[in-house]
Amino acid sequence: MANRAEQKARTRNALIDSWLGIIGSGVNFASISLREVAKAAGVVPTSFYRHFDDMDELGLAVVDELGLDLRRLTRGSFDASQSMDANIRRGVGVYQRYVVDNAESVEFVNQARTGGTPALRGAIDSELSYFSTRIAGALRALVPGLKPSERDTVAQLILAVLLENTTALLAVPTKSRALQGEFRQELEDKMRVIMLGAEQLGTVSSPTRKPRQTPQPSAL
Amino acid sequence: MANRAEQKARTRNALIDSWLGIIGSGVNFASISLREVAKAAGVVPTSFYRHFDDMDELGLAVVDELGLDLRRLTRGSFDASQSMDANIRRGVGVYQRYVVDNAESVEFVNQARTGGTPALRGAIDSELSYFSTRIAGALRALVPGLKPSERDTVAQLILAVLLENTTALLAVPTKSRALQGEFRQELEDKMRVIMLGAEQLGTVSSPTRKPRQTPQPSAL
DNA sequence: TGTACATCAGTGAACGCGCGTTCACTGATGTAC
DNA sequence: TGTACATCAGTGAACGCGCGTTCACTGATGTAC
Repeated sequence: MANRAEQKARTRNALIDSWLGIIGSGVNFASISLREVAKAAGVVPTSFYRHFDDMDELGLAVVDELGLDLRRLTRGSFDASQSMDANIRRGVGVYQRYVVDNAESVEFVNQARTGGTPALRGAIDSELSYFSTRIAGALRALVPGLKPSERDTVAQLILAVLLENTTALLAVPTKSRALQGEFRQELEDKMRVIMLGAEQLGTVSSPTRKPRQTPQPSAL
Repeated sequence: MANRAEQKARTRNALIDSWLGIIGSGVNFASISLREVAKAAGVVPTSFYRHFDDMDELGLAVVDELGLDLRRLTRGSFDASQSMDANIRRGVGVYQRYVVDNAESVEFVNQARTGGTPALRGAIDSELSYFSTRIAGALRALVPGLKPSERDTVAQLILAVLLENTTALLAVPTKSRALQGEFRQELEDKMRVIMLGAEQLGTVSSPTRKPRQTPQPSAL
């Protein structure tokens, strides 16, 4: 009945899901043991090796999955024909929904970004670089005045704020519409400050240079 | 000769330093064992308990030390009589020097912020809240037009960008003036975007409301 | 369709190891008189 | 200053435990003919 490859894939998923479940219960991903994961997956410890060389490989598999999601999500999350504010709301909404719906995987990546092995951190960095590039691409249409290097700066800034707020978001009760809404509001406000700065920067450095008319004696 | 309290403090410091040394060698703080730390400190495992109940308490001690540094550093890191750009350069400089000079402690806090026990994360959050409040306070003089809630938003934004760039800074070779300079430049640029946004926001929401004269059809 | 053989996901016993924690101890430092 | 006692930082043996990894195995699934 059960196709061999299918059964193998099922066990593999059980290992990954068990691992994520333990992470979701509040344990640091680095202190979870292979035996613990195997046991939770209803499989003997030795079986683990039929699927992964070690725990690091399991982590890398999860990063790969998230990478695929990222590519899917960034397609069509920006729309230059709409207002900046609409784009901010849309982007923040997509991000927030994804984090809430994939809390365990995101929790893992959030930990591994600072505490993972070099291989893990490298894999995560590479996905995030891709993401940053996508944001910079969206900025070309959204804030036409920006130079390429400025787009990179702003893209990294946006990414930094998203990532930095992930820990806080993971702590917001999923069920509380009020608290989730409050988080969303605050994050949108932060993005608005950044985009105000980006637009200002774009106006200043644009080829069709317009004088800044609001009194700002300082930056740049 | 050796005063008993002094000797005890010396051992305590040896434990902390050994622990930080292991962290500095690239090991995740959560996977370092009590026995490992005791051994590196040249002391028997049982001795550890004369100083800390468990490893978590050791971590909390380090957080406390960093908290003191933070209070010292934030005194006089802003100067409303100077230009915004001067303040940015000063703030980024202080931050960068501190991270480079205290790489091991900062590495720990950077990991513990996402991967620590609830007690550890709580202690760190509390220090960072203090820091955020200090930044918001500095903004009162620096960008007078901002409403209190806007100052909070901008302060959190600044803090997020500092924290988010810490992992990257920890990976920049300490010795390379060129790479350190490049990092500083990029971080300053990010801060400038935020402050441009903040000043713009302050202009818009100020009681002496001036019309925005640069064409920005969107945000807020 | 039936048979004989190959594959390989999962098993279960066994290993040596480092772990956190307990306990009663030692002996130098500190204190009271 | 000298003596007798208290304190307590550090010791060393011992414990039971869960760890990652090895190995030869089993038996269901897959394949060749």
